Amino acid sequence: MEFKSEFIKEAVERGFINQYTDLEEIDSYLSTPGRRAYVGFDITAKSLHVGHLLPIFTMRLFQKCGHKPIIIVGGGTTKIGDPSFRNTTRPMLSDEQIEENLQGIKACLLPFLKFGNESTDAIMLNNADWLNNLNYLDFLREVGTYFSINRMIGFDSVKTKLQANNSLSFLEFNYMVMQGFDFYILFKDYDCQIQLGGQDQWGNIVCGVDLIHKKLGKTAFGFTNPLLTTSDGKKMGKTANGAVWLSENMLSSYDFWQYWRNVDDADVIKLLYLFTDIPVNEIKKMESLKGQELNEIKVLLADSVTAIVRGDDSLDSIHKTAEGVFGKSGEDLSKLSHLQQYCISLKELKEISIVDVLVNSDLCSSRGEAKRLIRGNGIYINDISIDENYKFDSNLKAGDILKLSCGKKRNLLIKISD
RNA sequence: GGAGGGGUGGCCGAGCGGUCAAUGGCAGCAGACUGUAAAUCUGCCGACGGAAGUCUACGAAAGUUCGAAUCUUUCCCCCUCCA
Repeated sequence: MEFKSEFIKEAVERGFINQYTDLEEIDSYLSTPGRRAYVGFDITAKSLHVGHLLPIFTMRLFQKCGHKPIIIVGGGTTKIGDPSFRNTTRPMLSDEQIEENLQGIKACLLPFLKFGNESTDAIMLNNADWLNNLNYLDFLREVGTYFSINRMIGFDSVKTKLQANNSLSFLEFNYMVMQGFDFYILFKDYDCQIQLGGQDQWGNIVCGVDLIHKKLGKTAFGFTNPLLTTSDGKKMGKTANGAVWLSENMLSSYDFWQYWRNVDDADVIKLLYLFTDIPVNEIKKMESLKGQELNEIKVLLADSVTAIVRGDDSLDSIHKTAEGVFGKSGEDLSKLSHLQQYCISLKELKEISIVDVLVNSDLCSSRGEAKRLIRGNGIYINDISIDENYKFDSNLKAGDILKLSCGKKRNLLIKISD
């Protein structure tokens, strides 16, 4: 299929689009520049994470193609909590927490979108501005009347929850009504005719499209991103240590880079399409790569994504650290600038055991864990596996640096002071 | 409002008076093999302790008992059905 709009053409090629209301109409609508689309983020944390990256990159492309992105932060809807496909109820957040999170999330979006007052500049709106002051009775009469319960309980997002015998509170059940109302406001007051969301948002998006149709007699559009899963079917962006955060305050750039360096072979090409600016035809050429060559491509992926999200200033030093950690031993430890550091005095070091150091530096969460790791040959000092009787070298002096590792990937520099 | 069924470690899920720090699965961690991947195999997987052992933990609290995740009572929460 030939597309008229630059945005839809590239979005389809790169795999940004999953479901849509009517792709041909969206395409022709977007063939005129200056159109608007919105995506909403609930603000349940101080930072967005890798799971949010797909809608963000979609909006980034949208802006590049001459359109105007609108970001809705869910100051209002977060008070309800989206129940879609979830089997646990979201925790309730206080107004203060929501405000704090809101600031963090704004900061996360700055690297991706240009905000401002020009025609294609992104704008950010908070749905609390229109949701907070709703009058219940008026709202029910003006909006509630257009929603059919019969239909709502038929949505997959709701059905899944009901079938799993999880309780769905009336509060949560209203979420899709609120989101539908958002779209209605955006359509009516901001000339925004398109809503984008994750795959799990389809039901909520459709609610808005329906509401606009019923209340205004006009057609709105919606489309979703695919659900981003790793090749083994898990949601992307979760690691043992929690989500992969976009904010540097929550996850260091080195760890962020490592996340991409370590993705599955099977995911590399897909991720290049989604999260880099590398042209489609160049990525196509890489599709046939295998083995070691594909492994090298992960560096390209990690570099590209990190440069966009975190800036490219630190890439050099990240590379040095990574080469130092994963290359041959005997490297200059001072080059490993991205490793976490643990300072300890010479005197103290001689008094305490390696187990204490492991626990005090947070490399291990308990003494038991530290001991088990040592027994299992999982602890190294300067790349040499140690045993239970390990004593720090008595020749150590102030200013020396030791590399302490749990396995190959968790590393720490011990800096010895006077 | 009534009747019934449940709440067990990050998740799922056994156990239904002592042998239970609690079978099993998933997830996780480490080792081997590799390519900082995957798959596979091995070990670990509440805290403290060198160990013996001690403490904390089966929704919450009280109780019965030499002894409770297991029995009793009250409370909280969830689910199903009926009105």
